[in-house]
Formats: sequence, C-alpha cells, structure tokens
Amino acid sequence: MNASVLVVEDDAALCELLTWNLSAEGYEVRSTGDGEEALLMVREQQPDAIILDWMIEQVPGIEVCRQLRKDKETARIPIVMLTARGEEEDRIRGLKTGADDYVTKPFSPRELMARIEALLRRSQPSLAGETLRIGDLELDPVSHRVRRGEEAIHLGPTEFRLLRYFMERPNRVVSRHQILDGVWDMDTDIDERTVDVHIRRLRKAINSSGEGDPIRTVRGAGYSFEAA
Amino acid sequence: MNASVLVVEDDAALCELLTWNLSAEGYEVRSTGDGEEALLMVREQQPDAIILDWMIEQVPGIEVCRQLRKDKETARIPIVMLTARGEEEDRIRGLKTGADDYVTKPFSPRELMARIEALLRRSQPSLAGETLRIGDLELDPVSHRVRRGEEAIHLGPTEFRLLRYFMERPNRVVSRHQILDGVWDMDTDIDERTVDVHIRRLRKAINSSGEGDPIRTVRGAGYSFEAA
DNA sequence: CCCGATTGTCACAGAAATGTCATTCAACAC
DNA sequence: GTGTTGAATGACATTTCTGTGACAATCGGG
Repeated sequence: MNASVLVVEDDAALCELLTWNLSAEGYEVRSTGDGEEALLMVREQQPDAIILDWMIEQVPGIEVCRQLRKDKETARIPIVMLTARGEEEDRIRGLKTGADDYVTKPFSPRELMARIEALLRRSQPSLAGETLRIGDLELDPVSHRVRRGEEAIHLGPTEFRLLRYFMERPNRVVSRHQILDGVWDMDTDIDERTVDVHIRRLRKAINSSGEGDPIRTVRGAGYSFEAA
Repeated sequence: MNASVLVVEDDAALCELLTWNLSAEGYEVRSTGDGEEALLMVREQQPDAIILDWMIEQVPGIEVCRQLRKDKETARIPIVMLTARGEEEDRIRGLKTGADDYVTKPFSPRELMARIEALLRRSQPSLAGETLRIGDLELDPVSHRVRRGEEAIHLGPTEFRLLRYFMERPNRVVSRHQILDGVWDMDTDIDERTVDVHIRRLRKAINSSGEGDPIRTVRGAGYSFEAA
C-alpha cells in the first residue's frame, strides 16, 4: 500500500510540480488550492501526510494547521508547511502551531521529497518498509511476517492490518470507530462490535504462548497497544 | 520528567550556546564533541533526542547517524543534523540516512528549539506537554492513564472524565450543575446528588495510598480541585 | 467444484460501571 | 447546645459494556 499525500497549494504551477514529483516517488497524491476544501478532504481521505502552503485562499495555512491539530481524527497527520516568507518568526509560529517541518520557497523538490520521506518514516514506519518492534513482538510489513520472541505467528489479513495499526500507535487509546477507519476500507458500514471479535482473534494469536497481553481494553473508549 | 537531549558538537562556543538554550527550555542536556563518545553516550543514556553536527572529530556525523539507526536500541531516537554545508546533496543524504531534520548553520537557536519540540511532540507525546500534571497527579488523555506518584490508578470512564474536568480547571470552584454539563452529556437529567457519589468514588481512587485529598468541598457551592 | 481459511454477525454470560436512596456525619446559624 | 441544611457514605438494583463461542456467508487456491 502506498502512502497518500495531500497537497494544499494555490499556485497551479507549483502544485503540479509537487504532484508530479510525489507521484514519481510512488505516492498517491490529491491536491487542492482552497483551505476550506482542504479541511474537508483531510477528514474524508485521511491522507498520510500533508504539504500545506502558508498563503492560500479562504483560510490561511496556519489556521488550517491549527484546525487539523484540534481534531482528534486528524491531529497526528504529519504536516509540512511551505512558504515564501522566510522570516524566523513565521517559521517558529508554524512549528509551534503543530507543523512538523517548515520549508521555505524556493526549495529543492528533492529535498522536500526527502523531508516527506523522513516524516513518514517516523509517523508510519511500516509504509517505509521498516520492521515494527515493540517488546518481543516483531512485524515485518514487507514479508508480512509476525513473530513473538522466537516463535512465528500466523495471522489472517485483517488481524495483520489490525496489529500493524496498533504497533504504529503504541500507547494510544483508539476507538472502535478509529480502528474501523484505519484497518478496514474507509467508510465501511461494519458493526463496531466486530472489532471486538477481531481483537479477540488477534489476542488469541499473539498470546498463545502464554505471554502477557499487550492489548489493553479501555472501557468506554476503545483499545490500546501497550509498549513495555 | 523532562526530556533529555544529547548535543554532539565540537565547536565549544556553539555547543555551549545550544546547551544553554536547551536548558532554558527545560531539557536535560548532555554534550560531547567526539563521535565515538557520542555513540557510547547514546547507548548508555538513551536520550530522547540528539542534535548532531555533521563535522565532528573521530567519526563523521553521518556515520554516527548510520550507526545509531542500525542498532535496535537507538534506531528510533530523533536526530537533528546540524551543518555548515548548505549543499542540497548533503541535506538529502542526511535525511536519507535517517536524520529527522536537517538545519543549516548559521541557524536561529529559537527555530532549532522549535524543531526539537516538534520532533519530540511526534516521538514522545507524553513528554510534549499533552499530559496534565498537578502536584503528584498525572493524567494522560491519550493513553487514558492516571498515576499518582509512582502508582497507577484505575478509574471508570465517568471518573476519568471527571478528573480531567477538574485538572483542566484547577483552583476553581465549580457547581454540581456545571459538572453535570461538562462531564455528562449536555442536558442530562441526572440528579445533582449523583455528582457527590462520583466525587466520592474519585476521591477513594486517587487517595487510596493515603495522600492528601486534592478535591475541596465548598459547602453550598460545589467542589474545587486544589493545585498544591 | 470442493475445501479450508477468513470474516461478519449474533446471542449470551460475566464483569464493570452507574444512578438512586436511606442513613450517617459535619458545618453553620441562632 | 440545638436544630437545620448540605455533604459523605454504604448498599443495591440496574444498565451498559466487553469477552466468547458458534455459525453462516464469502473468498481463494487447488
């Protein structure tokens, strides 16, 4: 699965340049030049990263950033701010507002690509092909293998995605709704209770050898995967 | 607990500047000018972030970076590369090697601080101020955990919301009506006396270890959560 | 086409959390 | 000191939520 990036940029030429470069790197790209629309698109599509121009129509980029950070559903999506204004004050404000990186125009497309990659590497290691390790659990997204200690573990496709979802968000309580969004196709109409069943199957699989259960049930809120 | 940062920089003046700035932000700072030593210190101290100069003695910074990334124990520590060389090629190489950010000298200390903060925000949310702390009480809304001192405390959903409500408004007397509005669904038709019961349950939970009670009853008015 | 693996739903059991009430206790006014 | 009022407490019935096993539908590979 490729990572998806949303480009929010109202300079058509620049927007196309970015889109082209990102596509070439294998990302799935969407774009818009409008702040309002950007907010809608993010909520709808849950991109894996966002490139956000400071000066766009309707809503200033920094305001978009603030809004995204305020909403739990979008708070963790990496954001790169893009701007013509090189002033230190702005850069700091952008970063303090929740942006993860801040690039000044003119910029090198290749460097921007590298920064996006670095950001994704951190926020979703599995997209970068890195093995996820938490405690004695190991998940290799490339070979689709899971091990606990020395023992290989077999998981069905859904349980695999579920475990990967958890291991990318250790120690965070996620609601059943969030899990459905992240592990199943977006806007699926599956019953939230079904998540329970898959949690149970996943637990059974990874705890078979009698180890402690890393999945914590948080009553009334959801589940969380506990890092040692 | 404050986040710790390791500064690897062989220019003594610059090193001190960084150390001073980081300390002022509340970080716990260690430093060295030597690549070999840096590797040892990282393994030993497991800092929460590293600022790494490209050109240092013994081992080039990029090599240090590579080594750190190779070792499971240190692979996930955020690294900011620091360099006098502004060439795009170098920046890209640094980022591809596993650095999370890349700052070119001369740089603004405040911007660097902001970048460090952004990195920590992503890698260790609990260190980035998401956690509510009052006295020896700690409530993390993200992991849904509550601790008093060293001891973990279990709360039911309502008590959890109630405690968070209080901790967000320390030293303020709130009426039972306000509490019902803020902690229960709006326009609930629950008896105001019920608040008493939950207060009692919350008190029991957080004071079990014999500490002082942070919740003050204000006769005829409501309750208030007292910051030490 | 057949078979095993996987998946979504359901019903039920058990556990945890919640709201209410009667009673006891503490603070305050006189 | 006494009476009044508001708050704390313990018990309890009820509701809500989660865990679990079973089952039918679906999928995919031989």
